[in-house]
Amino acid sequence: MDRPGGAGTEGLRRDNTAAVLRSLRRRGPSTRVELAKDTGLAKATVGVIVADLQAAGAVAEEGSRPGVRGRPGRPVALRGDDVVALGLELNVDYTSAVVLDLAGQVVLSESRPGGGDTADLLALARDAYAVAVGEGRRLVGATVAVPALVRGDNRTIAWAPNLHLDGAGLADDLAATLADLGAGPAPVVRVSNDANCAAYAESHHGAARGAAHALYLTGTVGIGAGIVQDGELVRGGAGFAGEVGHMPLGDASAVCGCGRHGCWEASVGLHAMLAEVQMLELDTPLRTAEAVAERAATDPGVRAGLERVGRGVGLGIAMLSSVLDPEVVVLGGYFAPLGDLVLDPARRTLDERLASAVQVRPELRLSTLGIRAAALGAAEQSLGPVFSGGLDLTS
Amino acid sequence: MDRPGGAGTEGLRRDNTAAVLRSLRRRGPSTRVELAKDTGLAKATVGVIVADLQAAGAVAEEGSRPGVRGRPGRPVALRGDDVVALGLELNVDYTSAVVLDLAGQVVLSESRPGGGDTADLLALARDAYAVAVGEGRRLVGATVAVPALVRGDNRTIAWAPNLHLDGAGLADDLAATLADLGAGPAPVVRVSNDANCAAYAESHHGAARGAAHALYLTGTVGIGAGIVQDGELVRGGAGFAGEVGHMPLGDASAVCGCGRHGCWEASVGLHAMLAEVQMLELDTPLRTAEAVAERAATDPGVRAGLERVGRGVGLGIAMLSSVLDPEVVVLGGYFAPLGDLVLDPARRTLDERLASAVQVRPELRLSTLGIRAAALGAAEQSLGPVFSGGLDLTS
DNA sequence: TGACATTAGTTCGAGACTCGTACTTAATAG
DNA sequence: CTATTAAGTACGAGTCTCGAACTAATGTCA
Repeated sequence: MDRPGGAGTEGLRRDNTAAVLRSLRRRGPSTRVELAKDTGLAKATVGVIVADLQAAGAVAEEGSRPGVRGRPGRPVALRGDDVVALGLELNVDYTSAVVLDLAGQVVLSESRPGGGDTADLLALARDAYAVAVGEGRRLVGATVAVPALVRGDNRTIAWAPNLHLDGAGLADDLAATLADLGAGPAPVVRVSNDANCAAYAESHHGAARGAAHALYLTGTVGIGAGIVQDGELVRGGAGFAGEVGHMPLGDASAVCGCGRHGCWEASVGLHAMLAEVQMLELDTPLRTAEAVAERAATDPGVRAGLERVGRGVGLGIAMLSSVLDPEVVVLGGYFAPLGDLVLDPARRTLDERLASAVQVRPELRLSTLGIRAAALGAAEQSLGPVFSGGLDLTS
Repeated sequence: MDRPGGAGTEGLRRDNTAAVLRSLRRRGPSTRVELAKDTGLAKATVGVIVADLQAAGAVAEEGSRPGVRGRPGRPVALRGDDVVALGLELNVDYTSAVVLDLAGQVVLSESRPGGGDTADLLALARDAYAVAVGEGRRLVGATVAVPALVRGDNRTIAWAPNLHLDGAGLADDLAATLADLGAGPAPVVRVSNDANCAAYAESHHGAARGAAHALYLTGTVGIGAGIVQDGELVRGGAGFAGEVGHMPLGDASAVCGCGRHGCWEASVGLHAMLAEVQMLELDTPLRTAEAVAERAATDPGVRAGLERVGRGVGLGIAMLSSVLDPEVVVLGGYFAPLGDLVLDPARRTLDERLASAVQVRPELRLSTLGIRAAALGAAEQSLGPVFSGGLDLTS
């Protein structure tokens, strides 16, 4: 029980097939010779693997690219028509679904207000399946992003402070729902932390694309982080990694909802921000932040308040950078609508607080995926095994 | 250039051989059937692999264990007589060498005072080679631990604030020295950060053995951390992960050597600790801490000072735990001689500051490896490829 | 004491895979 | 129209894993 790849020669084939798929995802359409060079496999081997993938509907040939001497190569590309993955998000005030195909295209993206209910989530899953999976396609996996602490089994929930959830049943319920719908092989169902999912999405599709070491921060009432190191999520011993909202960091006078003093989110969480700008909360964090941004255009007092919040954000990022040294930090949640109003002071504080003159400041960017980040990352996670050799499309 | 294992069937054999070696390391002497069960390979395959390893001198049969029905199994064990790795540490005030054999035994461990000089290090390497490697043995790799920022190539140094080093040459010089000595295949030479090496050692041999998620803290004049997640070191985008000394955390009045205020090491570094207990620095941090510990037995003022330092330590660990969620935190450097004088207040502070009621406090332990931790971890890192399939002993 | 049950390890042939070489195919250059 | 160049395929050799059958070594029980 040691090697994930599988021991025998067919395990070897799975790994090599996955390598070809990864190469196609990273470099786009490629000829067999290009694939052979990129993967290190022999031309002949790539030929066989591509033929298998073609038969499975995972790749297709494109029109050839002429113009050079010699026989023109026939590029092969990932094909999204047959294989998809489903990502869901169950949050406090909304529910989302994203269907992602093998080629990385978003086939469906839907959010519904009023969340927190498992039945709503399953209904959304059924609808998404009907629209975007249906007959011809194969659903390889589904992942539910939840604002909760998920155990190492990737199925059960250890702690969900804001959600009333029967921690054990969610994955099983979804698996049963999907099994009713589909005829083919049962998809792999998993549960995952929402900040981790969003971080994964940003590092694959969004603002941190291409960065192997990224940090995602989401700001709502609380502050959460998702950590990507070497392309993989850092989860910690019990899944608590990234619970940065209660870092003892802010000024000691600020009282946090947890009862302690000086927590980071007591200085930069949504409520602290609203107190700084002396405005009231609207129905969702995003809409609230949009209203604040609008007011900031005319009100210098609001801008000054956001400046103070931004400095607090920068201080926390300095802290996290000292520990993790990310290349990119992506800010999501309520930070996104505020943009440079918060980012600029954060950058300045960060520059003052870098660990050394040699360390480069991580790039601070705004989330580009918005509310569907978590669901998208969940779908991407479900697609993961296809590219890592955990799932064989050709069998 | 994608799959590290190697593509062909001999790469598969390398992976399976490594799996057998890992199983032997983890579970100790095992019969072929036990190995087959543990690795998932077929009995026949394990038989072939063990025969190859035996021929290479990597494993040997032990006396059989009778007493049960049926033919008694013949346990096979890792054999240290033929394969060793060298770990070196080049520090400011000392130089160390450790030779570790394949069975995990320390064959040689030596420290010499007065460090910082490359020539001294090479001389120590030569001596260690002569004593512990010599004729019959094969040196598979050597790693130098340095208090410096090491680039992603694992050979060159990007920044060494306390050391005068020609950053590029160290690895090459050592490789040349070893090539002169040995006849066999040239060992792989690498350079690595000292805190990372120590963390690796503690998680394999020391106080954090068995923990997949561990954090190592070393306290001297500065504070450094080594982070182990899922058994692997976290290095960050540019190798700066774990540079926690300048986390903006302490009270803002404390001025740090870096010129800023509020750095963690300005509150809990060696000099801050000495100021708290009103004592003077001796020749090395360890000896200084021993003197302080001795004085604490009789002087309540010293105990009170250490109490304050311990609270600062606990606060920083609370911070790091929020981000990384380690199972075990190991304290090394000057903290080790002080023991519970620092650990007890740190534990109390940590209990007060945990992110939630659900999160379990990471275990705080003292380093058991002392000054040779870094060199030992360096040796262990050099042995790594043997167990990960990166190096084939049988060819 | 000796046949039997039980477990460990080996032998052997089948099947799967990768690889290098030689060959075929399809385009451009002159 | 021919030479050249490069992509893709066919094929045989080599390596590997696997399951089944077989041999080996020990305890059990009559």
